[in-house]
Amino acid sequence: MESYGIRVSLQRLAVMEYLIAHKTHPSADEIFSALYPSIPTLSRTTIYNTLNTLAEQGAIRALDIDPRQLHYDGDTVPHGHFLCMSCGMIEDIAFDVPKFEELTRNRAPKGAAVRSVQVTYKGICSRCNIENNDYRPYLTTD
Amino acid sequence: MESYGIRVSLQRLAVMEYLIAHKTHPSADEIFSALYPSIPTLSRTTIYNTLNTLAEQGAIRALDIDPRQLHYDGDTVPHGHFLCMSCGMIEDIAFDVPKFEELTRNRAPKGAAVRSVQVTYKGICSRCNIENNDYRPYLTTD
DNA sequence: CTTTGTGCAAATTCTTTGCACCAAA
DNA sequence: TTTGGTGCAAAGAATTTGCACAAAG
Repeated sequence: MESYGIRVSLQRLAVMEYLIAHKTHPSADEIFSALYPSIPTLSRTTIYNTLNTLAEQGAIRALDIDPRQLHYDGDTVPHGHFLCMSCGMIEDIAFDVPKFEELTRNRAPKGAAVRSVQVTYKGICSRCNIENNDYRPYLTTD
Repeated sequence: MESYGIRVSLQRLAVMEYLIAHKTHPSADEIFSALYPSIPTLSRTTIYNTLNTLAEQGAIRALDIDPRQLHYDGDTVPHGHFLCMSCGMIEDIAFDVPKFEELTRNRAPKGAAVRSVQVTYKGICSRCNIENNDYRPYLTTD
């Protein structure tokens, strides 16, 4: 983590490790709730600080996929995401990276410096499709 | 608008027309501020209600591109968006739709019903790149 | 008259800020 | 001994909810 020019701390390590170990694209609050039992002095502010710092340094990615809250991804290799509008689950989508680069290259406005590209699918996952004929949706809008 | 199974009202028409006339991908508040002078009884609640209703019916698109607030797009033809992290401007990105469809087809998790795909670029637009060597960023995280 | 839309006020929720205290370099 | 991290309490901002009234079918 020093390689990103920021100090290592117990809290930052825990957040980073959590994101690497859990491929669930958690929100700040989910990370807080998961870590709090083992770090009882932990505060939500530190989780927000840490996630912002790590994302600014490019160590993790912040996902704008859910209008309710940000989700975070410890995997910085380019890939897309699927959000289930019924249960809120987020799943990775693998891309053919060269094809994707070809599609996206030179697409940004002239002269713009692109820092990131996100590809987001929304819909109903197979589990919700089958089980939940009458669900209260996590999101009503796509 | 009746074709979407919802009633037409002065307020809904005004929102719909505003989104068709302005390709700036405004937020709820920007729409409210723009319409309020000509509809002095207008409330923000109605703007939110209307945007949610129109988006649920598929008449407009809600864009998850900005973690600070939702933006709305009256253009429902598939295309991507670029957000400038310095000034917050959102611009359309045209795609080669067949290529895009080929890239995205069958990419969602097995059995999932996809309702929408969003492609989002973030970076610094040409204007900010030149003018603002020392800006206070609209977003710090991509 | 029954269903649906509007708009006020209040509530909710996610996230940031100000600040004091601590810890590492 | 200065720079940077943590965490509490409070603030801020976007959006939703409860409810009463109005309007359309």
